[in-house]
Amino acid sequence: MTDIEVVDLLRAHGIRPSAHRVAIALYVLGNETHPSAETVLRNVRERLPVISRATVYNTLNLMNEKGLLRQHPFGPGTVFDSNVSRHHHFIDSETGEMRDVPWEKLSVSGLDSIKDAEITDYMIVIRGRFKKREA
Amino acid sequence: MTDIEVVDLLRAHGIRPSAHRVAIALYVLGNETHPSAETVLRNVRERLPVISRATVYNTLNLMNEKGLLRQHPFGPGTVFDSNVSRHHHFIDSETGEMRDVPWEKLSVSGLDSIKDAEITDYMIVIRGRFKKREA
DNA sequence: ATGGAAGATAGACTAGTTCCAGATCTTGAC
DNA sequence: GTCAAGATCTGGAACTAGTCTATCTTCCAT
Repeated sequence: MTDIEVVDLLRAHGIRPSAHRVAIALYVLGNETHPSAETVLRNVRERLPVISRATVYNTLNLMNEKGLLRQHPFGPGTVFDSNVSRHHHFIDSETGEMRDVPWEKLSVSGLDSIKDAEITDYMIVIRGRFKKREA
Repeated sequence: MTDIEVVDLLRAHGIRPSAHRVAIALYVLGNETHPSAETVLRNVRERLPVISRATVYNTLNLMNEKGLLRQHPFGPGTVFDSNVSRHHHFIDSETGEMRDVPWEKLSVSGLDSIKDAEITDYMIVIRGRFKKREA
């Protein structure tokens, strides 16, 4: 993802694209992993040494509000997910590593039997071990 | 649940049943809610005024390790669940309140399509609002 | 250029959790 | 019962995640 694309994306979501915000968005959106705020801070600082923790939190929360990313309270601490379309999650129980599972791959039945609550969203959280692929 | 039952349960899970541990287990296991460590501490202190935060954390972690309860990193902070049988979760998005959803009520299909990982456990996490019941 | 709004900053602050070193309690062998 | 060894508990320090605040800067319309 280029700087220009990120700037447009931020604007399209009503976020003024300051240099800091662009740097943060570049890192988070161009990233398939599920970084924590701390990880974002560390990585953004490599490009932009002067940026405070508060700015990172502010920006991530803002992007979350505006629908540019999702926040998940898995593992210890919150983690951010640049994939805002619906999907499920697989969490490696040893390493804590998270991977997305495509929405279509799994399906849930019985949700209509829940009568005493209004459902706005749901996801399947799977725990287990990734099979090693490295030779 | 009686003291005796708790003592036996702890022993059955390889946990030496000290007075403090019994008090904590009595509270957590006889409780359908999903208390935080702080809530546990507060409540146990009513019966056992001298107990340190560290002991509560140690004991809860120990019980978690030994399979007497589960730890969920939902919402802000960790929450403990005395229901160790399989079940799903509904989280009220306003209040953060968590309720268990019986395992049989929902079902997931497609799990066998996951080839690159070994599944040890899974659950459905639903977010939404409880409908008010109070008049 | 000027003034106001939005943005960014550092650092203080809070909450949650773990770590640690010493004090205390249990247990089993005698 | 007594004692040593080991398990447990304690308070507080330390660490981590996240929020808040006061201040300074930038941007933009006028």
